[in-house]
Amino acid sequence: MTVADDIRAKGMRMTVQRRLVLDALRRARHHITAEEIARSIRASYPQIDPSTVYRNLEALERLGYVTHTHLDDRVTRWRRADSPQHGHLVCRRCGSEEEISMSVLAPLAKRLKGEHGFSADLAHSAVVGLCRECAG
Amino acid sequence: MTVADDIRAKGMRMTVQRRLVLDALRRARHHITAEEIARSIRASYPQIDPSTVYRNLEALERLGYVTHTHLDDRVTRWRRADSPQHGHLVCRRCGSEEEISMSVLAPLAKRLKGEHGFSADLAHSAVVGLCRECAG
DNA sequence: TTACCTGCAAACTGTTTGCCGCTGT
DNA sequence: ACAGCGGCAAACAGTTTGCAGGTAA
Repeated sequence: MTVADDIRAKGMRMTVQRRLVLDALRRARHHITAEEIARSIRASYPQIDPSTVYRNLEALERLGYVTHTHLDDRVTRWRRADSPQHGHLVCRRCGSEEEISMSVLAPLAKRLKGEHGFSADLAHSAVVGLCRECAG
Repeated sequence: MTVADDIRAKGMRMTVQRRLVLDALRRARHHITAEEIARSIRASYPQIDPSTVYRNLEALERLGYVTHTHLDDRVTRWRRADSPQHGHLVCRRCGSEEEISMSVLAPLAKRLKGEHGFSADLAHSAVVGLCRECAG
C-alpha cells in the first residue's frame, strides 16, 4: 500500500501540499525545521503557506510517517519516520552537532525500562554538553 | 564569601529584585519556570516585572548560581545550582514526570566521554518516552 | 558619580488557530 | 456533495530588547 493509499484509507486526502512536505523530507539528508521545509517548498510554490506545512507535519506525525526531535534550541526538527534513527550530541558552547549510533544509547534505555518501566525515546532529545574542543 | 559579596566582587549589584529571584528559587522544591518565579514574587511585590526575572535568571546563570533544564515543552525550568542534580523521565502521553538519580545516567556519560570526548550534561534535558502505565 | 539595573512597552520567534472558500474522493 | 484541507491574517506563549529614569556602591 502506498503512502497515498494509506492516507486515503484513513479518511484523509493526498493533496499537493502534503506530497510536497513529504518530498522535502525525503530530500533532506538530516533533520530539518518546519521553516526550512516551508522555505524549500516556497522556492518553487510561493503560494504555499507555512501554516500548511505545520498542519501537515502534525498530520503526518499522527499517521506515523514523520517524527520530530529537539536539539538545544526552541526549534522542532523533523525527519521521515523510516530514516535511520540516531542520537545527537550538541555542544552548548560552539553549537556543533554530532550524530551517534543508537547502540551507544541502548544500555541506558534498557536500564530505564528495567528499573523504572519507562520506555525511553533517546533519539527524541539531543544530549547537551561540551564537545571535545570546548571541554578543553 | 556570601552570594551578595561574590556578586559585588564581580562588579554587579545585589538588588532587591535579584535577591527575590534567589529567594524564590530557594523556596522551590523542584524546578520552576520563570513565569512561576515572577508570579510568586509579584504576589508580594506586584511592581516587579517579568522581564526583570528573566534578566536576573540569565545573570545568575552566568555567575553559576542557577542552571536550567528542559522537559518536553517549550518552557525553561530553573533551579539553584547547588541543589541536588537529578535526571527526569517525562511521559509524552500522560505528561507525568519522574526524577531519577544521576547514577543511572552516569554510565552513558562515561561512555560518551570515552568514545566521543563529549562531556554530557544529562540533567539538562529530560528523557522523553512512555511511562509504565502508558506503555501498557 | 557612574554604571548597572529596573519598569514599561514593544518586538520577536516559532507555532497555532479561526475563518471561509476550495478541492479531493 | 461533503468532509477534509488550504491560504490568509491574526493570535499565541515564552522570551528578549530599547529606552529613559532610578539606585547600589
